[in-house]
Formats: sequence, C-alpha cells, structure tokens
Amino acid sequence: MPLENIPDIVVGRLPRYLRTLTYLESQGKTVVSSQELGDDLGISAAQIRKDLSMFGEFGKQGTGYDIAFLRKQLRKILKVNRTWDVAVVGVGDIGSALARYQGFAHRGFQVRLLFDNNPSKIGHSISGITIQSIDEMETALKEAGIQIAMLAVPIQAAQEITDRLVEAGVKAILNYAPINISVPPHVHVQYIDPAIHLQHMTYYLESPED
Amino acid sequence: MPLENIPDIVVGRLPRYLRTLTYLESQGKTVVSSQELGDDLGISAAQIRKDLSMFGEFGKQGTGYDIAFLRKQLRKILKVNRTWDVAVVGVGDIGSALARYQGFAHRGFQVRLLFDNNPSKIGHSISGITIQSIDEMETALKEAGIQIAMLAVPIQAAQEITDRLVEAGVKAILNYAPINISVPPHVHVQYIDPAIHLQHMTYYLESPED
DNA sequence: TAGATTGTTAATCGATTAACAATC
DNA sequence: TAGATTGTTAATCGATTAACAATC
Repeated sequence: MPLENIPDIVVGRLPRYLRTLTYLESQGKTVVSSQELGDDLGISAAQIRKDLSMFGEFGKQGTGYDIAFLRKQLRKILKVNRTWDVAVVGVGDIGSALARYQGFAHRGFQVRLLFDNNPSKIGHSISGITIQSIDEMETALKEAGIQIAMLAVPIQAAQEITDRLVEAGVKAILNYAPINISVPPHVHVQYIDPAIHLQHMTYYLESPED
Repeated sequence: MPLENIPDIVVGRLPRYLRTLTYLESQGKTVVSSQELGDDLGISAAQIRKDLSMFGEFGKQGTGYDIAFLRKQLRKILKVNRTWDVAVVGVGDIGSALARYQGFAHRGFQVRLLFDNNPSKIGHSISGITIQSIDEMETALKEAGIQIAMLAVPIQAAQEITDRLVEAGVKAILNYAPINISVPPHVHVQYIDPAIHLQHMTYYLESPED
C-alpha cells in the first residue's frame, strides 16, 4: 500500500538496495529473496519487505523479487530512470577525481560543468569538460538548467558558493567541504567527509595510549 | 553519568560535534550553548546535551560549554588525541586525492602507505609517499602496525583486498568501492559512495519526465 | 500438493523531545 | 540576585522486529 509520506530513513536505504540489486544482476542472478538481499546488506529481511511495501507490491510469495523488475521500480522511485546533469564546483584534488569518476554514468548522473576560481585552471579540460571561471557559474548553471552540484571548495568559500548555487537554482548539493552549510528548506544537502567516518571508527579501536 | 554501552548512533554524532566546535573555535568563539551548537548542526539542543551526558559533565549551568575543553574531551573519547597512520589501497583518481588531501592531519590521521597493482604507478610518489606494489601490502602493513585503511580499488577487487587487509591486522576500513564488503565482527567498515547520496536527493527532486 | 516467501499487522524496542530542578 | 543553561527524568514518538495469513 504505497504511502504519501515516506520516512527519510527509508528513502536513504533505497539507493543501497538498488546498488546491491545491480551487483546481484551483474553476477547473473535473476531473483532474490528479502532474506538474501538483507544478508548482503546487513539489514533484516523484515525491514526490506516493509520498506519496499511502502511503494508497492514488488515480490511474489514463495519466490522473492525479480531483480530486473525491482531495479526498474527503484530507479523510477529514485528518479534515476533518466540522467541528471551535475556541476562540480572547485576543481582541486577532490573535484578532479569527481570529474573523472566513471561510477556516475550507470547510476543516473553526468558531470556537465566544472568551475574553479584559479586562473591557471580555467580553460583546461577534464574528461572533455572545460573548466569555467566561477564568475560564470550562475549564468552557466541556469543556462544548463542544472539542479545538482557537488561542492569541493575550501571551507572559507563553502557558504558563499552555496548561496550562489541556491540563487542559480540548484536544489541538491553534495558537500565535500568539512563544514555545515545553510540552505533554504527547498534545497537538499548531503555531506561527505572521510575524517568523520574515520573518527567514528577510531572510537572503537584500541589505542596504545589508553 | 558515563555509560559503558553507548549507542552507535550517538558515537556517530560525536565527530560532527567535534568538527563544529573546531570551526567555532577558529571563528574566535570560546563558549557555546547546546542551543547554538544545535542550530549550527541542525540537531536539537536536548539531543546534544543527552549525547554528551553519556560521557561526562562537560558544561556549566547558565553558561554553556567551554569550546576548548569540550574539544579536548571529544578528541579523547574518539581517540583522536593522537595521530593514526592510515594506508590507501588503490591509487586511482580517488586514492590519489585521498593521498593528497590536506584535511586529515588536523583531525588525527596521516596517510603513511600507498598500494597499487599497476606497475606503471609503483615506485612513483604522492605527497612524499612512494607507491608500493600490492604484493608487499601485508608485510608493509604489519611492519607499520597499521590499523586503518582506505579502500579505493575497483569493485571486482574489493572483497579480495578486504580479506587481505583483515589478515594483515587492519581493524577499520573506509570503503570507497561501491559494494558491500564482508568482514569479521571485530573489523569496522564505513562506506563512502557519492552516487548513493545523489540518489537519495533525487528522490525529492522534480523530474520533468514525471 | 508442500514449501517458500511475501505483505502487513501488532508488539517491541530504541531514540528523541519536553520539561524542570539544580546551579552557575 | 535574576537570568541562563545544564544534566537528567519521564513522556512521546518513530523505527525495527516478530509473527503469520495469504498465496505463488
């Protein structure tokens, strides 16, 4: 029974389901049970069934889920049954790696625009995309109708650039700058900060100094 | 009243508190209330107080928290009041960016070893660290006593390399390969996959095709 | 058919929030 | 002192799990 208001924590698991299904399909599997999928993901079978049931009835009793079918449904639900153009702002080490990353294409994203404020970088290309001046950012974003940006600028610039992205119509920001950014309610932000994850894990490690 | 068993979800918030405190300190602030900290982080004041109270009494009624003091306590709790040596496995675009990333040093981590299986990369250096053959990985990890690895190899290699990392004594893995890896219970894994975050956000975007 | 597995409900579990006495 | 804010308890809220009828 599809609901209208799905908890964000459920939405956040869907991309993981999709990724695992894609992997299973690449391994030649065609059908999977909630139990198997859960084992792969470290999630309970009940939770997977409950999550999916919020969007429809995708499985078959006695059999499980048809992988190709469920993938298709999830891609539709997540709106990645199309390709989203993405901009990368800040073409340092992280920005360049994002521009070159081969993993986006199969998952619904294509890096289209690159921006940097360093004159020595402007005009150069990465993966066939010319780096533009950040002065042209708003114009270029609007012209390309881009809704998604990956932010890889220094901390001090992060909030100002964020404000400009929002002003240019960006609705989703993946922020690599290790700082919280403020955005209006209609704009979505996700954070990637490796040090946060490392520090989460060191809590559990034994430190000689203890 | 410090407890022995802290929920992992609480532990996961501590690095974010620490990061924000460091930022506030860099802005010249010396004291912060749970309310202000919460506003910055998008977390309720009550939750911050509750989380911190699991580890001790760090604040002062009527005043709030001394930033320098609370930072020190959190660094100790997270065991980043020291520097952890880290290995990067797979020196492609992501691995190189990690090797060059300046953001680790201040937060308790130093990249010490780099491994790749591509002969054309072995022997070359990044940030003063020589890339070693992956054949030497176990030996080098053990010799350096490294407990933390960042994994940036292709999907097909991820599980095999993981097994070898575990065998070599690694206890914490930050996995950039877009696949779930299996590890024994004593090994911690965190995942970074930008496409997962992007797909989480596209759920909420309006797609023309809808 | 018998066995397996879904979708869903109810029960449990855990996390967040509200409220306030204590106190700086 | 008066005002502010902590640490903590109890209440609320939400998420996960267990269980099972339905059914492929």
